[in-house]
Amino acid sequence: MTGPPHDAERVAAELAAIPLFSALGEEGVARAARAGLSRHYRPGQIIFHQGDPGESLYALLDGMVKVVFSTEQGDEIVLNVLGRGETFGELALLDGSPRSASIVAVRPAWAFALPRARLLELMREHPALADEFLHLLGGLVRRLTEQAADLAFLDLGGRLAKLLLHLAGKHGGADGVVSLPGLTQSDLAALIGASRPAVNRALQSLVARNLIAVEGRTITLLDVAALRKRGGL
Amino acid sequence: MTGPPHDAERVAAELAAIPLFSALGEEGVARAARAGLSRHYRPGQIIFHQGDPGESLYALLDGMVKVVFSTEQGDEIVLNVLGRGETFGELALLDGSPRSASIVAVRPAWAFALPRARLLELMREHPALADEFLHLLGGLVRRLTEQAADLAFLDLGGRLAKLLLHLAGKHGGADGVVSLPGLTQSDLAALIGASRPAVNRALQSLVARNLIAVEGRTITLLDVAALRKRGGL
DNA sequence: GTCCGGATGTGTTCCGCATCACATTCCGGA
DNA sequence: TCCGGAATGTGATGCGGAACACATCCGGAC
Repeated sequence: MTGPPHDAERVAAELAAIPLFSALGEEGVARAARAGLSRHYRPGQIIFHQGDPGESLYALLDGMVKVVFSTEQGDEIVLNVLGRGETFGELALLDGSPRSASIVAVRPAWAFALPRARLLELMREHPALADEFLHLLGGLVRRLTEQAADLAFLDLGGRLAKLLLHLAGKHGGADGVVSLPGLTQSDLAALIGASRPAVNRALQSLVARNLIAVEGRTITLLDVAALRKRGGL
Repeated sequence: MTGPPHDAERVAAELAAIPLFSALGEEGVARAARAGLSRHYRPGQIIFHQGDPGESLYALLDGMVKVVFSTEQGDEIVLNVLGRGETFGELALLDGSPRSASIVAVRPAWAFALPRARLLELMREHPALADEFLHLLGGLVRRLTEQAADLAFLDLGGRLAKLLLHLAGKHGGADGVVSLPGLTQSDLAALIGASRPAVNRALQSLVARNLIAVEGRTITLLDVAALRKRGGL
């Protein structure tokens, strides 16, 4: 699983496209790539578990993963879905505390892990990296705040509309086509804090009003303006 | 409003009791106190507005404030209630982005504002301060995550029970007495994303089962174990 | 092709809580 | 002291969505 030496170059090529690491410059990116390890994961595999000790920051070089928060009772909420170029496990760097969520691959994934100590070294030498990291955290806090507000104020249909717009922006094509292999309706339900049957019905309702089209796991946004309105934007 | 020079000593005395600043040592705390300004606010006054440019980190030296997030439609959710020794406005330091929430005094408050540039200077000289700040952010992210999960999984009664336990821990006496002048039932409702009448009825229900006692705005927790169970702990 | 397990589509029932509409009590200011 | 506005307590109604229960459907293993 651990990447052989020549992998470092391929890792560096991917890291260079990620804002957080590109701040390091060409030389720094190469050093970062050598300072960590990359692994491949199959769909359904768990990259790390909620509660595990957290000692690394991860960057998703390719594929897709979901961020899952579970309660002791076994209920699950999906906090986010990450694609190529996004990072996770940031909290490990803030304090040494255990992972607050699990990361599960939803399709074949290639992830790069950089140990806390290595990252801190890099930050000392490249203040721009620290800056980028703080930006990252700012975005994280804002997103979580918005998510809480959405749960409080929007109904299921509104949250679903907003979710589809977000997914289209992050993982979709230019024409509103969102292809989501590996993401089931159960996942969508867990993303907006709803039951799976309710999500199904909400999707049907959007289809009936010609706001979206669904075929298999590909969703096409037909009326972005109406969806934005439905989502309170 | 701006503190006259001799105030810096009183500010320093308060800052020394705050983990974030105590990391600076006696000398550093004194410098920090001189680098910012403190002001007093009356109940209902707004310390800063959501959407304002954010250029300072605040420390609440005394009193109590609420963190309010508003939608364009005018709906409000109270993200947190802060007491003496807590900080707010952290996001201003991460990026230069506008305030993501408003801060409103719920009782007479004394707050200290430290400009971003000053704080960054201090951080450069005192790495321990940066460490503490990252801890702070970690706690913030964790709390927001939990809040989202609670909205998704707990019913109104559960969220209320959990809220009361939290408030008792932060602002209450040792014996489970939580005195909350300035905090109305509407505020409690906005803290858990519920309507005001529903909160009233939920409180009555807890009283009827002898889990709490209410007199005016003082709530006494009578059966902490049962409350914890009700809140899913 | 044949199975089988998981994902998807629907119907039915029921309950929590938002919403509206008041009565009542509390409190600060003139 | 009285007054007025805000904060509380309660009732009645309606609806969204959870929970449960199935009937397909689809895709991969063999």
